[in-house]
Amino acid sequence: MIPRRPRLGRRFFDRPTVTVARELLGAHLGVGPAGRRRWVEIVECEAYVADDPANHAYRGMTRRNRSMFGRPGTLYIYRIHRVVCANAVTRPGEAVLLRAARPLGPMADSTRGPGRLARALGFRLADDGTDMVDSPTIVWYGRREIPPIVAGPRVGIRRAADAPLRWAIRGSPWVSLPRPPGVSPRPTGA
DNA sequence: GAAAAGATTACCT
DNA sequence: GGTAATCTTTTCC
Repeated sequence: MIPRRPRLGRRFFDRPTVTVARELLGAHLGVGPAGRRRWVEIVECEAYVADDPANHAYRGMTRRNRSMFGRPGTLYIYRIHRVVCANAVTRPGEAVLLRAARPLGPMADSTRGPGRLARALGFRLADDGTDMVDSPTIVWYGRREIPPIVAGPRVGIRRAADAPLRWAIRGSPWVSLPRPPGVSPRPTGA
């Protein structure tokens, strides 16, 4: 008997960021009005934690990162070059960057990479600060099974570049580049 | 007020 | 492999 996917609430996000990041692998995210909602399964994410020089909130609250200090489950959207990226806020000043996902249903757009994923889901900078726990247009459902995961260093950062705070579902072809060990398109084993 | 720096991506050789 | 695009926020006069 297949267990039902639990709707993710405040208590899910109000936990250590590393725990939330790992447990979001395999979770389902739906964005958009009911009926036209786009669904994905998260396959890769990164944690940005306290005392982390790569964290946008490392130097405290600013105009850009103010939503990182919102309630657990707040959506933090930021712009980088010409794209936006999406994060789930956990505890004040910490968040999980959504890096890649497997499209579910009729999703034409690419969901590999944080910029493409955010765009495919229709996220805009104006969505920054949305409370995803109580939103009519953003819905999270937890995973039913624990997927095999691999860890690696985060992508595209200069500071704290070695911290293994990136996780992905092992073997998933939807993981972004550069691929961490164990998620090659043709898995070497097990 | 000016300058630099990106949690990226697309396109080049 | 490398670099340009592109624009907001942050940081530094």
